[in-house]
Amino acid sequence: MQYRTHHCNELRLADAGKKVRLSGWAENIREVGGNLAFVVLRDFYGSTQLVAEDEKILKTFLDMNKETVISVTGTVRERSSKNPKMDTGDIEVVPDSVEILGKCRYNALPFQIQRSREADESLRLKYRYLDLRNPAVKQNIVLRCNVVSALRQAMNAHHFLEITTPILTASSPEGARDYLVPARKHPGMFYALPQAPQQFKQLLMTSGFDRYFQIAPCFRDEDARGDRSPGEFYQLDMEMAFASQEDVFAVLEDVLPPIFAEYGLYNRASEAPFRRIPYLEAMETYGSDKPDLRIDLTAEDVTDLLGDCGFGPFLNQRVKAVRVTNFTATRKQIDKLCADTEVVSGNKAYWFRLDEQGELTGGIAKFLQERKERIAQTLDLKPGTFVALSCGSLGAAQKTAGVLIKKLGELCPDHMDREKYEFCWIVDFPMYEIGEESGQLEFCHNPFSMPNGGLEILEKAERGEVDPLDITAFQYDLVCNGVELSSGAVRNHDPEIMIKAFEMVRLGEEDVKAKFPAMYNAFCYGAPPHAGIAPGVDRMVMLLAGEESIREVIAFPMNKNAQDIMMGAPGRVEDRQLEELHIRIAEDTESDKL
RNA sequence: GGCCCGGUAGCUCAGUUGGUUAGAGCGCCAGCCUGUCACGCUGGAGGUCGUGGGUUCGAGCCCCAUCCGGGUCGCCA
Repeated sequence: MQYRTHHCNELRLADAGKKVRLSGWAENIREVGGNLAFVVLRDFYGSTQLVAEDEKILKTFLDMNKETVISVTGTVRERSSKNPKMDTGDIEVVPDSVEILGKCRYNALPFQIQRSREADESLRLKYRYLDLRNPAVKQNIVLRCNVVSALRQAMNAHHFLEITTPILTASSPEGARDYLVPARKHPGMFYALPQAPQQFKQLLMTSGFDRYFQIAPCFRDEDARGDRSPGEFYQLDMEMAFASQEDVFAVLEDVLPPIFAEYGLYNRASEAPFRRIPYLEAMETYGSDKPDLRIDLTAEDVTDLLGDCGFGPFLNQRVKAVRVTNFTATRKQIDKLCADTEVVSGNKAYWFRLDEQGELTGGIAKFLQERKERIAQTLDLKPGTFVALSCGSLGAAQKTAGVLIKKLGELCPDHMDREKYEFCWIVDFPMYEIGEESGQLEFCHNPFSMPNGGLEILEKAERGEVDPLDITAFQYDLVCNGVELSSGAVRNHDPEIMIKAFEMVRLGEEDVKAKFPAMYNAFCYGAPPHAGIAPGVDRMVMLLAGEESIREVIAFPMNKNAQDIMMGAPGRVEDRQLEELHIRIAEDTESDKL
């Protein structure tokens, strides 16, 4: 049997008179009196109106609940009152038979399908299969498919091979918390789900593959955020042999902008080359290592100008200022700006402004009157300019200024050209830092990035000719509209340099071997220089869809606590399963109380 | 783990200084309605105000504890 001759977004005026069969969900049932009722039939593609005039058909329609799946055969007819809002609004189908294919047994749904986005998120996730019936929700998943498909095509066009890597692999001591999987055949031992295919892709380079990519699932047992799903996420993982930082940049600068412009909310995207901003400059100028370059505001250091002005919090602190010309926000909005900034950054924000009469007013203005001329001149203040201020240690003052810039961008349309995708590369990350807890030199980020200067710079640092804190790595982030899309690096493929890099942080060859045996051994057999990156697929789709929450672009997301309420994961398992895995649950385990 | 916000009808929310019987919109049910399309009109059902304790003559509202959800910091090489 054929369930349908057309889908629900197919019939047009030209089809009038045709005998058709349609199948779908009864989205709405409207009885308008007499022997007349309308049903909106919805499927994946759209919706079509059915009209019941016949008493038997009418009764079938009125007896069924909304969201029941039906199939109708009938005749296409031009509507006497057309609906320009519907693609199929010129026609309707007059059924001569109705078959119920999947009854909806409940007359009251947990939420109304068309308005599911307004419902509480836990409820939406519990009934995600209903939530996804909402075209507005489904649309993001379709977008995701299109974007992934476009990424694949572009990568293939650049001669990258898609190679899948293991999901059950070895635990990695570095980085995030691992998800562990007990090994039945090896009591007491565990697999780990990969945090990223990092080592495998580097091994592929060592194997002689030239260009690799993969839409790779990654697993990290870390807490969620609005833009970070708990547990699992996908990356466009890629790696290139005989490649420099610029080679990697060139690929993504070619691949991403057309896809962003085509599938995004906005049709403008940065052209190659993207701006490159050294990490330290980004922190100093934008107060962030993921600046939103759509905002034309920057932070400047005003410690010399304001540090000793008599305002208590500034004393002996770094002070940063963000100037906003043509500022028109209300006092209430300013208070909210400062309050929001404090919530996000953990530090207070201050302000003053030069009003239209040329007076310093508001906020901390009374501490500044004595040096008014100097301030106005140094900051080149014009009437109507607002100055937001942050203070604290260098890092705190920068970070708070960064939050102010982003909030001020949202507040002042004059200073933010919102409708475009503005990419930049953050480059020259420090290789080492002084650890907050240890007080000693530690890797800042990825221990496998190539230091800028190679073996030579490390040896100089060893001899005390260079401050290790001044060594940068060939490590880079891709940032778009204030969202960190990706980290990547030129890898350290030389065992000698690798050992030297580890020795800087009081580790040695044995530690490298112990932690990353396969990669270290492989590199000892001749490895090509290689570099790569891995943009987050979920985050890209989120940007393209204009969504604030990453859960809106994932078909079946978990909640903030890494639970799938719909499936009941994580859940208990049978004792027999635990026995097979040689696992015993400690008696005082919290979940035992449930 | 810290901090912030929230939890009131199936859903989204309002609920004033602590004061009579806790409201609205949507949804649901019944009746009416011959061109609706977020159909309309009339009526109705529906509540452990997250949970436990306390203050009070009296608690949705105040206090303490606790659970749950979201955001954020930590964390995420």
